[in-house]
Amino acid sequence: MMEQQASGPADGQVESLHARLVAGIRDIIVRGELADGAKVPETALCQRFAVSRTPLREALKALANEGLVTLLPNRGAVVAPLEPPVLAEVFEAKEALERFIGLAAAERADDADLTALEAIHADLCTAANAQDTVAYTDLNAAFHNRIAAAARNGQVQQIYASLQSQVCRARHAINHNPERIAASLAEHEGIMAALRVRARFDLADRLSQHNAATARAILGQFGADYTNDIGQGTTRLP
Amino acid sequence: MMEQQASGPADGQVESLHARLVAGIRDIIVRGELADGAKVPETALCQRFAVSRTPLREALKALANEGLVTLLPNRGAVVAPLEPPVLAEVFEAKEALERFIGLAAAERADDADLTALEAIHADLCTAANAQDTVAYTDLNAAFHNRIAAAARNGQVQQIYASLQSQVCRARHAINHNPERIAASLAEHEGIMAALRVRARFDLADRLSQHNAATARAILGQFGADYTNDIGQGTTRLP
DNA sequence: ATCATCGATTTTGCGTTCATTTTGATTCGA
DNA sequence: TCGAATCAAAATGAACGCAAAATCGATGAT
Repeated sequence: MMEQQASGPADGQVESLHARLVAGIRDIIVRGELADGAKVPETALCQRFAVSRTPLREALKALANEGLVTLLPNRGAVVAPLEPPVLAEVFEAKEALERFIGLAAAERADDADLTALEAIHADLCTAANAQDTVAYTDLNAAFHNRIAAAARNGQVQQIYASLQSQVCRARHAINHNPERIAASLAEHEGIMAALRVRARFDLADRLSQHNAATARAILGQFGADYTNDIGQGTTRLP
Repeated sequence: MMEQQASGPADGQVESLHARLVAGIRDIIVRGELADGAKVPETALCQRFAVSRTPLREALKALANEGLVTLLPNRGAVVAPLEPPVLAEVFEAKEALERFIGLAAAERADDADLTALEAIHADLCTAANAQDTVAYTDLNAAFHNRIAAAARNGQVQQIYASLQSQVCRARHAINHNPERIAASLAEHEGIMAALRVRARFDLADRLSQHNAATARAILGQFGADYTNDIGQGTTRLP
């Protein structure tokens, strides 16, 4: 299992019950164990995590703020339905950030980032060859979250991870197209190449286009399409 | 008092206690009633809102996820310290979104958006002339949040509002420079002009530059500076 | 046969209580 | 006098319990 969000307490102290619950429930939802739109079963989760309803409900409020669950007054919490229009919004928002992340990461990434990314990228290829779609999805998220971390902006990193978890959720719910996976890996190669030589505009463009391609592939599986009429095109200094 | 965040339940139903608490406490923090870094007094807030600790604590967890408060294990919640480095990150993140918002709002804004914005802009000028800095700050947030809403992307709108509330918090804590206010109003004029004729690239650039200018002004008050070395420059289609 | 109505059961929201930890004052020793 | 140790008081985190609301099933009417 992997750390979906890198927003835990900075120090490596024992994570609080609250943090454990938030991470645990998030994982359940992102992995698709709780169906889209399903009611979140408080009692069952209480037993599963061996806690009372109070901390569990507190965790649900936090996840609601994160967009993973929706609170219905007097009707509890449901797994936020991930409808194509919303997913399209997620991709649009992510695209706006990808551009910044590319520009910033190219400038700010250090050797540790590069090394970690090379490792994740290698694992990603392995998972793709093994057709391990679950590992592929998680590693893919880790890859992009690591690039986001390299942009050295905690706000962006947190927002990006939150959006990424929605994409992750969609990925876990669809059938993966081998051709798209191959193309995606190729795009990752290009991203790594741009990052290695710190070509910031190139990296920004590649991340942005990769996001758009991913959006088209995933939304296509949902029978929708991603026509980003906002297309920011390429970015250059004047 | 104004609606800081437009994330409430879509229907105009009676807002739940939870929503009321989240909005109320957010307001208290944004307005600076609770000092930066101060411990959040649970008992006092319980009396103030006439609720028990359970729903209040749930609200605090949600606000923690929003970045307004920090949860210290076994030590309760404190108002998240708004240090210049973090504020700089907020402005950077906001700049990434401003660009998208400008491109999208120019395409998607409808007459209602335009009308509302003209009204807010007029009120803003009035507040500026009256040197009512509190109204000015709130109206300024409303102005930018409305533009964000015109981008027709709920995800972006919510994220933007969250970042904006941090800026709002900083604004309430500083002395306003009359010259900067005048310059800011002039920039707003330019933004409105670009929006009226739906000049998307122009609008994106103006919003981005306005954000940077605001960042410099506010961070300057904190004795820091905003050197956005990531500068995205102007954006054009290839 | 379908739909509305009523009542039992479940679920939700929130107040209350309890154990644990932290905080602050006080005492004791160097 | 200063600092460490000690203990009372407060606050935090989590469990529990209760009232209100919603859900589900059965019954009856059309």
